[in-house]
Amino acid sequence: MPKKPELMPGTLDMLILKTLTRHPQHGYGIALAIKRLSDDFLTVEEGSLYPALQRLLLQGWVKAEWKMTETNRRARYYSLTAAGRKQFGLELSQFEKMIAAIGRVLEGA
Amino acid sequence: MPKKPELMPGTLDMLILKTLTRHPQHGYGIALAIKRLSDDFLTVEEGSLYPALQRLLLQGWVKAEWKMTETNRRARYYSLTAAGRKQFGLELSQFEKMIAAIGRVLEGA
DNA sequence: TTCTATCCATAGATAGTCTATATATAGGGC
DNA sequence: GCCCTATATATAGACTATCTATGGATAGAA
Repeated sequence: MPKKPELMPGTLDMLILKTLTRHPQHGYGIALAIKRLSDDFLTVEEGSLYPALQRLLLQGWVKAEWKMTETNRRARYYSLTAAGRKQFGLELSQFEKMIAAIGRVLEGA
Repeated sequence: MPKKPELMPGTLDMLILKTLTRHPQHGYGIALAIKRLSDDFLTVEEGSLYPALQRLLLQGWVKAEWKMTETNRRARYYSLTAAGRKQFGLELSQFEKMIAAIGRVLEGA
C-alpha cells in the first residue's frame, strides 16, 4: 500500500447518510462535515463524493433540490428519504458487526 | 448494495498478517482461522485469499515454503518476515485510527 | 482583476474483492 | 473399486468503489 487511503472503502455511503440524518446538506458541505468531524482524518474527494451521491439518488435513499446557500451560491441540497433513514440503520448495524468480527480476529483466541 | 460483502475491503492483508503472527500457516488454514475466530462472520474466498498472499509475498512481508500437513497433504506454508511483522503493526495502527475517525463521524458532534 | 474558496460533475485509472473455473488428492462410506 | 466430501492451490474475468485529473462556474476579498 503505497499511500494511505483517505477513506475505508465501503463506508462512504454510510458516512454521507449519517451526515444527512442531522439536516439536509449540499455535497460540498457533506465533505466538509465528514472532514471536520473526523478531525481531518477522513477526506472525501470530489471524485468519490459525487458518484456516491448519484448512487444514493438512484437507490432512492436521498433526494436532491437546487437551492441558494446562505452565502448566495447555487447548490444542490440532499436530504434523507424514509428508505434512506432505514438504509442508514442497516449499514450502521452491518458496519458494527463487521468491526466486531475483525476485532475478534485481531484479539486472537 | 445487493449483497453483504464477506470482508471489509482493505482489511484482508492485515487479517492474514495477524493470523501469521501466531505461527506459520498454509492458505487454507489461514482462511479457516479467520472464519473461526470471527464466529463465521468473515469468509475469505479463494479468489481473494491467493491474490492477497501473492501481494504479501511480492512485498516481502511473508515467505512461503512447501511442506506436508499433519494429514499428509502438500501445502504451502506462509510465515511472517521481520518486515511483515512491522507492516502488521503499521496496518493495525492505521486501521484503529480509521475506525476511531469513522466513530467520531458516526457519533456526530 | 486576480486569486481563493465554494460548488458541481464526469472520465479514466487503479485496486481489491468476488465468481467461476481448473487441478489434485486423502480418506470415508458404499 | 468408486463416489463424495473436505482439503489444498491457483488464475481469469467481472464487478465495485475509490482516487486522479480535469472541466466548468461564481462570490467575495485583496
